Amino acid sequence: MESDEITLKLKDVRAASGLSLSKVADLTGVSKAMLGQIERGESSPTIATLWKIAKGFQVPLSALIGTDDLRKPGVFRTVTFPGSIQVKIVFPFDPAIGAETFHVELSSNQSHESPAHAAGVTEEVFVLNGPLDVLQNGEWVSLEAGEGLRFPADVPHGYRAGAGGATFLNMHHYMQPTALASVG
Amino acid sequence: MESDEITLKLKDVRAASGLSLSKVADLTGVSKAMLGQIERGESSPTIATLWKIAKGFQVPLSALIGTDDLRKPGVFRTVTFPGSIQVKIVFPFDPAIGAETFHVELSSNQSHESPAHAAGVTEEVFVLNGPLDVLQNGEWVSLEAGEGLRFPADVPHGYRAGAGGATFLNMHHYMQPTALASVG
DNA sequence: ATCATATGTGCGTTATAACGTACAAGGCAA
DNA sequence: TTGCCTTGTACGTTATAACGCACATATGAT
Repeated sequence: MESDEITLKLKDVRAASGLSLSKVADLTGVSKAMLGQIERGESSPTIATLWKIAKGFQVPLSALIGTDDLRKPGVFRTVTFPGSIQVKIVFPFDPAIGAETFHVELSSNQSHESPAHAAGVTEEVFVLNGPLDVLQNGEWVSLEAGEGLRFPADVPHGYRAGAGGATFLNMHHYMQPTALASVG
Repeated sequence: MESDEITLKLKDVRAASGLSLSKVADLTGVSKAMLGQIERGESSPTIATLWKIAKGFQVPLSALIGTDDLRKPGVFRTVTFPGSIQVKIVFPFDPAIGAETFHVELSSNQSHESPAHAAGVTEEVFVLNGPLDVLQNGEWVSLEAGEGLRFPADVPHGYRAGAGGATFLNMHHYMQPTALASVG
């Protein structure tokens, strides 16, 4: 059976927590025997059990599951764009994961408007130095440093810095047009 | 036990694909009886079974699991392992773009090792406060604040902070949900 | 040293996930 | 209508997930 291509990260998570099997058993309601078997791959838990564990640890379920089967190289580059605003490429576009990340710096009171991108593009903004105002759907949202915002980018949007300027990361996620359109 | 607030989205995914239970059974290697039971909540599948289904559909495993507590834009949810690393969710996993972002904080000289995730996950690290050492394939790479590293996460890797601690963003990219259209 | 507590693993039983087959309902063709 | 194929569900059996308990080692205290 190739079902062993799943790697559950329970062992890692528990190691990070420093808790014993008994503690985790008490915390999650899953017997420590089962927890041990899961950790050493002798048992494939049901999602109900996994869910109990995730709830006990208060981690998202995805934190326990090692997923998927695609592999990618990837080297970090930095390129500086000349222009009105300063944009650096942090992570170049990779078609396999459909994502790219920019590092954007706005000087004092500078703003930058973007027309709507193609449908299926999701943008994420993580503010490094704020505050930063983000225009989304005709509405300005103010973000402090350390805050993030995710929004569909197929509507006009823009960014505006305060008096102290602003720096933020800007991730673009390109969705495959075929997939899962009707889900959610 | 109401610990089952999990909603499996298999029904939605299959509806989106337009495939019958028999076709899916043939495609995934899971009996259509079981698939039916899973869809109407009469059975809690093991992750091995869920994995077969995910592979058959070629969607990330998380696309089949509705955890509901996701999707809050711009919200930080803090997950702290006692005495260990501090992890905040910046952008929760979104099946449509197959990505999630964490905010990780390491205290002074603290390190965190991760065994290999399953293949298919690409990790990106963007250092907010450095320096940060990243272990990738037995090799420590030192990153300063503002630097980034992208690497496949299916090899053992880890993070190590210096004396001043470290803070970084950690993005996980899962494979694109490509293939629903091509199964038909 | 001995006792005590806590670690993780092995064993036997029960609950249930997963299977294959059989079945009833809904098209579609001739 | 009568086949014939497809849909999804119900039944009976097997495989195994999950349980509680007991065991062997380990760490700590007296």
